[in-house]
Amino acid sequence: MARKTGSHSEITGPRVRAAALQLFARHGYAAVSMRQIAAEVGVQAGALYLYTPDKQSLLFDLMRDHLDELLAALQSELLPTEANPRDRLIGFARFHILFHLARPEAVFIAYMELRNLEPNNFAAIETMRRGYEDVLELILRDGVAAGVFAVQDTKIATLALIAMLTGVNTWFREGGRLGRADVADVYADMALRTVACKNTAD
Amino acid sequence: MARKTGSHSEITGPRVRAAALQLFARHGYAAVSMRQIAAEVGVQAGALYLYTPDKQSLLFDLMRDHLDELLAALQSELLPTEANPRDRLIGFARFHILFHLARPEAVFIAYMELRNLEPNNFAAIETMRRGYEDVLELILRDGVAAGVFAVQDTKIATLALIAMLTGVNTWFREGGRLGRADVADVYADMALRTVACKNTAD
DNA sequence: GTCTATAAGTTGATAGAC
DNA sequence: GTCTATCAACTTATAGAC
Repeated sequence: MARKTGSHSEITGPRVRAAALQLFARHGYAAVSMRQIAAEVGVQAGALYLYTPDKQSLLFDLMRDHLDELLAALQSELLPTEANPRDRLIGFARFHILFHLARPEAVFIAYMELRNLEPNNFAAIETMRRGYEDVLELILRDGVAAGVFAVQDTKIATLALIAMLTGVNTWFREGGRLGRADVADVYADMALRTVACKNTAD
Repeated sequence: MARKTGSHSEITGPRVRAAALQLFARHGYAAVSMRQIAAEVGVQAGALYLYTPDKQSLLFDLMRDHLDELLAALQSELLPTEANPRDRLIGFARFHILFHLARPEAVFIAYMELRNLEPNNFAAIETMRRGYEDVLELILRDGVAAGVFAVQDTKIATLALIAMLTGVNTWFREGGRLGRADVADVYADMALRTVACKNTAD
């Protein structure tokens, strides 16, 4: 309560990013102007440049923060590599669904706006994304080695599973027939079927 | 050979659409200007309006033509409903992969630019997309009824399979380890596993 | 910390010459 | 059928007042 001036530096910064997140997700990076973001925040366009050096950095920071959170959350919730591959895959699938359903705007942007990143920023984001994929691929490799998964190509299966799981965000809406946990279970089951040996007990 | 003037109405129209397809796919609808399209075609910006009433129609026509082709090709290549659901699903998956790999730009646009369609245009495209999904869902329903598929929710499984299959376009590049037909087979196998009963013979 | 004013350039679309 | 010229509105980003 020390300050009573018109300054709001600690609050306006996050609001700028929140407004950009919403607007980029809804209309696309290229279609959103800095003036629209400013209007959403309730300031004039020029004031935005106190919080971001430019529009590109706003996009990059949203993507990088999203992937930072994704990788950190994955590390904290993943089963240890000693666990059996089926349980690790089920855990990964549930985690992926619940994490992605919780932040649809950031997921949408991280997907759709890759082509609007400058080359250096694109490379940084791709490296992080690749790290996420590698975690799933290791689960599949371990499962194949243990004889519980039957996969022709672990790289393709990794990308196929991630595409399948991420697809949930295109249709899920709160208040539907199934809750988030139900949907996570349905997808985890499908993911397991996609790669598991048919003669493995359920 | 009747005309030797500078007019090229029969050739310029298709070239405008081809240029828009390439540029929209690469940079996004909102990020591409009519002047860029004109430059790609080799005419001035004003000349484009002989071939499209506006930029929005250019986008909508690309999407509608793509989905028209998709639905027509599906009808002509699909197995009859009398065939067994496993073969029908394998056929659908192979068709989807090969059709989508053959026209990555149109697929990308039909996906990523939905939010840039005006409401009426969006509704028209969604209806067509829904028609495509319904074909797959019928296969799954028939398979469940016949006892060869085990699916908790045919609508979710339909969307999950389509997301998985379409994901091939994010990574496939010509000249890699596997050819298109190989990739189609790998995905068809994964699609079948995703929904097939475990106790069904291979 | 935010505003107003402004720079310098781009946008979609149209009118009229050729 | 295509061009040039043009319009009004918009863009990102900055400078300087308060």
